[in-house]
Amino acid sequence: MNYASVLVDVSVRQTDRAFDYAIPNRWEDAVQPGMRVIVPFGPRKVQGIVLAVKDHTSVSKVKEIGEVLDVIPVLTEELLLLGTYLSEETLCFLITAYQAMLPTAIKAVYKKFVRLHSKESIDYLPEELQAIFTHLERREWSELEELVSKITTVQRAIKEGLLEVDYEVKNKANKKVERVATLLEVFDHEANSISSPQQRDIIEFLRLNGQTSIKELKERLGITESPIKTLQKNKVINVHSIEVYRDPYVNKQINRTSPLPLVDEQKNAYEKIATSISNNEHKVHLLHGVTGSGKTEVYLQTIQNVLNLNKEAIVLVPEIALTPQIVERFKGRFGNDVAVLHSGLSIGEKYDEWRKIQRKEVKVVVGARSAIFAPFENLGLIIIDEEHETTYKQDEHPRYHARDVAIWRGNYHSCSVVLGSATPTLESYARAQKGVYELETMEKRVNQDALPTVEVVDMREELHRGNRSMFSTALHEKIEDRLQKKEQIILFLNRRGYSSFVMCRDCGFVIQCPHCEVSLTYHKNTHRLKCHYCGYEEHMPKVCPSCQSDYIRFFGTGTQKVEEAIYQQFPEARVIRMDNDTTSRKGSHEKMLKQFGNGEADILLGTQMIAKGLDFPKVTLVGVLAADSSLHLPDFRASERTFSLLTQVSGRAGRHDLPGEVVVQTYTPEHYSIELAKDQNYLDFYEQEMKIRRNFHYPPYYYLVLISISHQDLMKVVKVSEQIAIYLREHLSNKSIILGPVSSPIPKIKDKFRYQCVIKYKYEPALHAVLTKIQQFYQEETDKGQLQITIDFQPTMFM
DNA sequence: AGCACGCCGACT
DNA sequence: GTCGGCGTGCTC
Repeated sequence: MNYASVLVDVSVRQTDRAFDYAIPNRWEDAVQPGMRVIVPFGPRKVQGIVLAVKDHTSVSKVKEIGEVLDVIPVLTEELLLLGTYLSEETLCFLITAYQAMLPTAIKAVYKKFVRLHSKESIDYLPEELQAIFTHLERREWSELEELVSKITTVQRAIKEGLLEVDYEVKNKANKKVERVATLLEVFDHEANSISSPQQRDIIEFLRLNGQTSIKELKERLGITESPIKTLQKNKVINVHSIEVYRDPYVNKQINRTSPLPLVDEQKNAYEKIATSISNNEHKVHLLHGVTGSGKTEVYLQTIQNVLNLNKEAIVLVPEIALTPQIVERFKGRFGNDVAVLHSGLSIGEKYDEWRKIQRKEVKVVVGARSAIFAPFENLGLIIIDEEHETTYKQDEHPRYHARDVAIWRGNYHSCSVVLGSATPTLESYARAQKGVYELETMEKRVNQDALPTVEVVDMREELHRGNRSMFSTALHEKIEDRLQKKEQIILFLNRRGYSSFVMCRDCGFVIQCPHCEVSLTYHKNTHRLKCHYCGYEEHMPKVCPSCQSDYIRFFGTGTQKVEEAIYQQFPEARVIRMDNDTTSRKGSHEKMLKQFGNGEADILLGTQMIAKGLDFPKVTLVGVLAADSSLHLPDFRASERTFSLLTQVSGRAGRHDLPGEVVVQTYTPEHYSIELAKDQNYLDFYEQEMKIRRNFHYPPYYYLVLISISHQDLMKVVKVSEQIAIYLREHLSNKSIILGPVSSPIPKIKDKFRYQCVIKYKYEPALHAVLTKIQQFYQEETDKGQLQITIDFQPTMFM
């Protein structure tokens, strides 16, 4: 095995294939598929992944591998295979698929350096460069670009051989190391022969506690590094570096829990899954359980079952639901067998959690979408909680859905996949009804709690009665009641499409982003207008830019505005507001929830992020301020989202001994997704929505592909979009439906016009080939960066 | 993606 | 005659 096929870390079509390299003798047996290597690639060095090793090559001029970065492959055989599946299914480059599986920490960072060829060459350099290279013989390229008036002088010096270029490939983050001291055995009993009291303390401490970090020694004994150095010099102790994990949960006391008794429905579901597990079957179980039906306990016991068989489990939880509460439930049951992966961790912390998985030090992973790639090799179970959540679909390349990956891996390992939700996607429920998935239903709440009563308030009537505030009379009264009883309240504002835009009351002019054609959002604290798509900002104008009227005001409701209204109408209430503004700092999310849980506030006000997984015993009232704000999005899933959101939010109330109440404010109370969410009537909603989906040829009756085309020139976009639509109509079967081209719901982002085509199909074997053709046809133009064509299979967003 | 090579117009 | 602009094509 003298050669390796290497996939280089350059994500463009032309390098989307393996390149052969010779393996130097010293690494002949060390290089294995799935390892990272550094290879010379053209004039530079790049990171690559070994796809295969072989004893021959058809390439005549092979170069040698420069460096082997791993001892254990970072990608298992399974993940290497999964990558090819992903790249074929989502039409992405193979390297992009692999990158999605690896922690950011081991992503390569490239640096280019210029250094003096030899000491003498400095005399021949132009004066400007002499000054630069006198003090430092090696400079980073980017640094030089700023120091030098013209970069060509550097390039010339390189050509003349006075300067040389070299490249560095590094990781984004490294293993964290710590220096530790150990007592050398010979001196274990000779402590008395040492006169220095500090040194004797150190020896005594090490004898009692064994290997200790230098940092801890200094803290505990109140000493400096000097006596440690002396002991080291005298060969009494040994100091060396060991790898340590950055453990974000290290200082947290988590109490261990034991399995809770299961009620009938839970037991039923548990046993059905257990049967699949003991039979080593690859089955997909759809666990349809109302909020509060105890799905998590079923997960926990099922995982225990899998651990008893010495296998591993992956649990996916949506990012916003990955709260400390949830993490603690898993850590409480499985202790140090759990690794947690979510976006709140630093790059280094994520890497450490990932290493625990790779080194088989944990058996359970709880994490967001990308945790589906956890490098377990003996998988026994994959759970996807809140299966309906759209965050499981990645909205950049590779555009995969974690559910599809889960099913692929489940099939590979011949293990079960559990999809859990109170409001499953229609796709999943339809599959369960067809018998493709196994359906387990849990209709009752665990502790026999009734579902909260839901009152739907018609805001149009409120307006007719002269109530112009954002709280209906009913909600206002109930808030006062809870405040008085010292019970807690959650107010939920579905913010998207409901942000505060600025409009002129005289002429109706709405201020929009000059680059994106969306309304700008007013931010009160900075008194500025901001675009939520590209970040463009401007000052709030004093007069209308269109008619110069000074009756220009902001409209709509943001959480800030609601907060103010609360302070006005309920001055005594203590409010915690959670939205992107207040939770952007690391750990603040957690802190706020903790405060609320401790009863330090009466009202928790927030956006989507408070809808999930939270469980506060003292919350007895949940208010949904504008239920229909998500109903009018240009998206065929708007009803499903609204139903699901309302159901989730309602589930937050009265999960314990106090009865819960929900008030839903809406301008369209007659809409079926609001009416049916009131009774948490999923089945009727499913039937009703399925009819619509069938009539309009939407999923689950049809599959979808969204093709988005964007370019700065409107004419170009229109022309390309039309060409694509024509090509599709010519080359796909006439049973498929091609929509468009039409302008996207957001017609312009960052000065680029956006058009889209949608393909609806049931069976289209040539689809991937046809789409690849389209990609290749426009490749030249897309490579140059002006034209952009993205292809999204089973899209979740139509923006 | 980077980088070299190469072919044209604009200057010393 | 050379410098430097960018289009073209390759990287084991």
